[in-house]
Amino acid sequence: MFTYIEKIKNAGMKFTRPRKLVLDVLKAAKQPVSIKEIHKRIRKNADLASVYRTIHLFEELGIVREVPLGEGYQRYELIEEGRHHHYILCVECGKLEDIDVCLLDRVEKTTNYKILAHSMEFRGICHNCTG
Amino acid sequence: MFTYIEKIKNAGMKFTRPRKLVLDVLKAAKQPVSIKEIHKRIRKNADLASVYRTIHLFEELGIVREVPLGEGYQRYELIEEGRHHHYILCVECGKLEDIDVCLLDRVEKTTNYKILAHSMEFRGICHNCTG
DNA sequence: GGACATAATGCAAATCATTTGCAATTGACT
DNA sequence: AGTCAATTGCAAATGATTTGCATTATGTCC
Repeated sequence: MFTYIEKIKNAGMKFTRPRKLVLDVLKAAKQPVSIKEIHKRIRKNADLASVYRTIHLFEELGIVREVPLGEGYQRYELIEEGRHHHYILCVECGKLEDIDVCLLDRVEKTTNYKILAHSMEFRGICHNCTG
Repeated sequence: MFTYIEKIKNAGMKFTRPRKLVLDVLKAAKQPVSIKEIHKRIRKNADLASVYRTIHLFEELGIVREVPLGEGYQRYELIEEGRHHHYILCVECGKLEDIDVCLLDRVEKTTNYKILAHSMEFRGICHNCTG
């Protein structure tokens, strides 16, 4: 398999400073991050527009996936080899937990689609906040 | 159970012309519709801002749910008694199909969250468009 | 290592979805 | 029909995202 950098170069694109910075933030992030988050962490070293452009490129190259948590903006996470996440967000305290469920294979088989992306995210109130 | 109109009135809210129009569009829709779609269908009879306000009210009252299809805006559909949908969208031809899978119960049990909303939508390329 | 060609950047302005303030209107109730 | 608060329409504000374009920087070739 290819490294993230190889994916970029194989596509005939340059591995530029903003792209490296965004990739570093994504690698360091423990959770899906928003564009604003990413930009905040690299402040004056890359323009907001470049963060958007970079994330879109990364999506096309299969480096990153969208995580729609219904917050009014998107979050993104690196796609790891043979592994991906789904989340449950507590709307009270903002806690984000990983849940270990996925129906991707089943849906791909039954629908006969070539599936490019999927979302399976949950919003609710966690045990602490319900109490 | 309550009708949609009862839900509105029980909440102490008025069943106004714009609210009736939006409800009618949702009832007539065979698929989740965007705010823009809804507004287009009721043109001069209700303002765009009212459509937004109505949809938000309907969400709070449990009349409508968000369907995030990764199109850059939201779509909405009526919540039917004891039944809900998940979709797969073909990004080539725009076809939207209902898929019969859901993990809601399982996730609610294993996470111990009170789940308020969830998404489980797929994007891909359908058999026709794959060639 | 330097020069070249072109992809990519930064910046500012544009666009698109959504929200909000407020005066005018309209349902619900008597 | 009359009252009154809730709701609307309109226009302006906001926030996220995109775009045009002159400038800059990367990868390549020598």
